[in-house]
Amino acid sequence: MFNNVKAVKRKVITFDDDGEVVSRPEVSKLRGEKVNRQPNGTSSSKHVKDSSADTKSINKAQEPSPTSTPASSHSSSSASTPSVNSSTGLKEPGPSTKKQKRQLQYQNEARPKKLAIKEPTTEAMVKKAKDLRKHRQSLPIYSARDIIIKEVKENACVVIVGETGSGKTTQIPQYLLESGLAAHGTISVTQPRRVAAINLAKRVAEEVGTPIGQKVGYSIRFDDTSSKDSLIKYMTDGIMLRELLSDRLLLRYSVIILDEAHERTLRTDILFGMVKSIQKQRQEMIEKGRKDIQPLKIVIMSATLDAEKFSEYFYNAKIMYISGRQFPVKILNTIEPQPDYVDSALVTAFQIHQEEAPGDILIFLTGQEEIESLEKLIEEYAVDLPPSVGKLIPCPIFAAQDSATQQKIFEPAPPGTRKVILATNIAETSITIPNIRYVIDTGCHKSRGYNAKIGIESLLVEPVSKSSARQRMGRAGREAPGLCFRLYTEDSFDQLEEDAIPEIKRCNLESAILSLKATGIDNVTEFDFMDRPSKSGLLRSLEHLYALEALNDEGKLTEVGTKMAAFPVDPPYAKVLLQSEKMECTKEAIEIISLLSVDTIFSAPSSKREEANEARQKFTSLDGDHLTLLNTLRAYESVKGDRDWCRENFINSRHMRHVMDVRKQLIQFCERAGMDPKKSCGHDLEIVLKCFLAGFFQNTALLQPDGTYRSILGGLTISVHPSSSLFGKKREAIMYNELVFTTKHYIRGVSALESAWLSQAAPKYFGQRRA
DNA sequence: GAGCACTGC
Repeated sequence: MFNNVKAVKRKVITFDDDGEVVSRPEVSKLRGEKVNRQPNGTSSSKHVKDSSADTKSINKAQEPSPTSTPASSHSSSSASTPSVNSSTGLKEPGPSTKKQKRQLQYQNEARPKKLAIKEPTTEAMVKKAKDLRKHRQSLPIYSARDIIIKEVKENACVVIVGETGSGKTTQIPQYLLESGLAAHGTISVTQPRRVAAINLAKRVAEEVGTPIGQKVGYSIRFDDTSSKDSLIKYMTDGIMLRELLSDRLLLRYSVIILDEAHERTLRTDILFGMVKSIQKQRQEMIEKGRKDIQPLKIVIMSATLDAEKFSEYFYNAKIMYISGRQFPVKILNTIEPQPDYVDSALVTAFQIHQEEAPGDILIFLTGQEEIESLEKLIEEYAVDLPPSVGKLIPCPIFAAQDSATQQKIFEPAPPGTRKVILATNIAETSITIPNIRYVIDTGCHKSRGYNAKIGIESLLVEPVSKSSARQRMGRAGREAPGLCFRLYTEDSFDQLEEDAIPEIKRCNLESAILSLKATGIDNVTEFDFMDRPSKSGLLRSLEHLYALEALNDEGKLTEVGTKMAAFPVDPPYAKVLLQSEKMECTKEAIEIISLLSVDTIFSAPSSKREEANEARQKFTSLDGDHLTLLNTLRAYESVKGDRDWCRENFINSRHMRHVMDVRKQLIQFCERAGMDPKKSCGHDLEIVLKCFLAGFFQNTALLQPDGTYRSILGGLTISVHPSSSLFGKKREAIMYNELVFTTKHYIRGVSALESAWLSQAAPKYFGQRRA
């Protein structure tokens, strides 16, 4: 069915419900067809320009979906206009200086003004809460209030499905509070993301009418506003897992609400099993006559309709459906598959810009590279829009940006212009951008994978799931009716998986297993997983934990393992911390681990890559990334974290502040473990690298005669990532923190070592092999 | 020889 793909010279982008069938693997095959997109976008621009003599038509057909309304205001403006390109006036880009100036102008025009925040008085808060009561009563969920309370009171577990905008996450905890369910313990609401926990708590505190941290609080890493008096507590799932280590029956809670259950993150999946077992244990204790124990209520909240699985897992719990408040979004699929979806997104964005009513455009892409290349293309073409048509302003957003750049997407477009947001998955759940009326969905994302058999992580472009595609579509209908342009056929949509594979089935499980063991669950293979991870994945993780001496021959947690589980870092790093006490370099170990806890402290906008690389030279250590990071931290401290210094040196100050938070926390944890966090090795930094080998001796490679590196255990040919300070350098032996397959097996966090160190670090593995 | 989506303690 793909034979004709190459023949599809996409001169016209036609949206309809009639198209080629694209099955899952073939989407990536299609995608894999290399389109040589040069940095300045010339190859693609030419392509579009060439096509400008043809007709492009948007043939708007409606997907028979519950979200689309026949009477949508868009239907009239639709099928008739087959005329985009001639009016687009697409031309070859002008001189780049001109364009930079224009771009700069925009940046200067719209700087956000900081609002002065006044601390409200309690009186004012009570009044605000009264005003909010009306709003609360107007929410769709309000009519279900009494039945929700009744069900939760009568049942141990309840599953609630609520569409976006139903208000379930803010209202249900309050209903349960008002009904007296917090009398014997706090109502906890877990979230997969920190910002959500904060914002929800703030909102609900306002509605309840008390300052944050009193009746309503939140608890996330580095920031706990909850108090003993908190009746409702929003928290990240990671915090809940931490609390389990010290309170195995979660006795301070009367109700646990697991929100966003459909996302199936590793941590919520672990929590499912944990709370289910805790509920049972508490019930058994009550039945044995323990008067001091209260029963635990479990509420699962999900946004996807398919909640049967949750219900089955929680003893066939009743499912309640709450409708949401979303505007209709009309879906338009392409008739033909789009081999180069970046180019198709470009054309579609201009079609929308010239034909459709005001409202911003959101384009979902897979990564920084795609985003930046499309940004350039849009800038080039937008220059040549006829004066009658307003400007089209590209706004990139992805996780690796510094926060000042990220904030820019929230600035409203100047009058008469239209923003086009170029986003990764970050805009699917993590960030809600206002004023979006149009979504362009490429149908792809980058997805972390894990091959348990060989223990290698990957990061590859894959088709999204149906629920992901629906989630993306929904982003167009938050404030008004919208349009969603899918750059794939309706048939290919039909062939997408219903839901993404739960994270627990495609990730490294070491950390999760160590947590389970530390909370007293010894037999992890028998743990009540909602979705069972593969046997080989479990075995591999158990083996690695054994190699790190966290488990003994019987698979039981050792003393070392118990200590490791206490640290809020992945097991190999925890091992490094423990080792650092013996090697007297705890200060340096804490610092380097903190630095490695963010993606990267170096910011590298592709436009200024050369400058950024040059700035980095100042900190570069010949021994590799670990000591380079340490040098950078020293320099950062010597200027007291000055923001301007960060900018000049291409250091991401947001990430750097996070590093400082982690360091502070690790210092506390080390003190708690009876270690001296100030113990330093001074200038003898070689010892730090040896210390890291205690956790990463399995991640080592030797230089081959042909100049490549080969991993010592596994014999894999691996490449040093270009962001590493050892990129292009040839050293006898190296150690790395991370290996991810993308286009190659790339390693990151790389340092040089002497092969003689290996037998000292792990005699069991290297003792005989090389002396 | 050239590049990492997202989230959490």
